[in-house]
Amino acid sequence: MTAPAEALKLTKNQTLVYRTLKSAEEPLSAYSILDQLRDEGFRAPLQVYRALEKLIEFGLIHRLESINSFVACRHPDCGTHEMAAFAICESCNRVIEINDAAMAGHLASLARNNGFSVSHSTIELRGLCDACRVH
Amino acid sequence: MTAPAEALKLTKNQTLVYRTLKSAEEPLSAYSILDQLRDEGFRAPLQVYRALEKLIEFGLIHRLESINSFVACRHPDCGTHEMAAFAICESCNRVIEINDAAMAGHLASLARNNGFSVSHSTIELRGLCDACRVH
DNA sequence: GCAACGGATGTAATAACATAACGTTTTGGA
DNA sequence: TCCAAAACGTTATGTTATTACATCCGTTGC
Repeated sequence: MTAPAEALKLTKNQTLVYRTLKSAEEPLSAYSILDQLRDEGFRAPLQVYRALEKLIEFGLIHRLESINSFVACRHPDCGTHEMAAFAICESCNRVIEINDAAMAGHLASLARNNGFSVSHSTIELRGLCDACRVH
Repeated sequence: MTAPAEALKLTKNQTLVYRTLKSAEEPLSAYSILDQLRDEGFRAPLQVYRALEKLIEFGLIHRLESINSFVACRHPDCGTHEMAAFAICESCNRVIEINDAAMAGHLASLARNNGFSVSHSTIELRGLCDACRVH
């Protein structure tokens, strides 16, 4: 499921969507990806959503639930995507991806203590990055 | 902003929406709240969304971003809503609200170390509660 | 080669979630 | 009482996501 991007054979649509996300400065919504890919022949949301679904499955991108958008993973081959945290700057919209094993462990055991077994986590922080806080 | 429910004077619409959420077993979407309140005179989504917005502001309810739904807060007067975590059972849809200061601190300092100042966090775990895992 | 199958695709329609814009009513001080 | 702020009602619209159905295309087994 998780693998280096080069090792996977992506389809045409998957490649186009992935490339779009990788070259973006900020997270993109499905519809803004669609708009960017009109010239490549995309006509319908489903073309985007289907590609997004696969890319998430491959561990190449993440969905940011709190802003209904998607970003390329910064460490697509690191394997530990299940508890990644994302800091989303409300000023510049850029995202910092944080992978911290200690936090993941803490959160997982917290869940366990509450009688819960986690299969997937959403950790998203909203606020300001340093660059934007200064200005 | 955060206060015991009784200390706040909620408007009619806010009261109706809050009561609906408090008596629900699981998180509700805005539109399902709307449906439940048709008999009370609700006609439009905005009536619900406006009430929800205020109730969140008052710290009486939480929004669950990963499922576009809302739940009544289990500890409305505890004050520390900014870093609550939610475990959402994918089988029974029930939610466990977890308020853990250590985790909040850990996550906040993690963000700080990454040059980020957090104003609001979304922490949502998907998986199975004990009751559902057994069956 | 070619039938059969599964995965990927194309397209249209629609469902689900959320807000803009406008005017009116209510409420709570000065 | 008067004013301003907040809440409300209504319509329309914007945004995000999925259902349903037909087609295409590469792989596998014969």
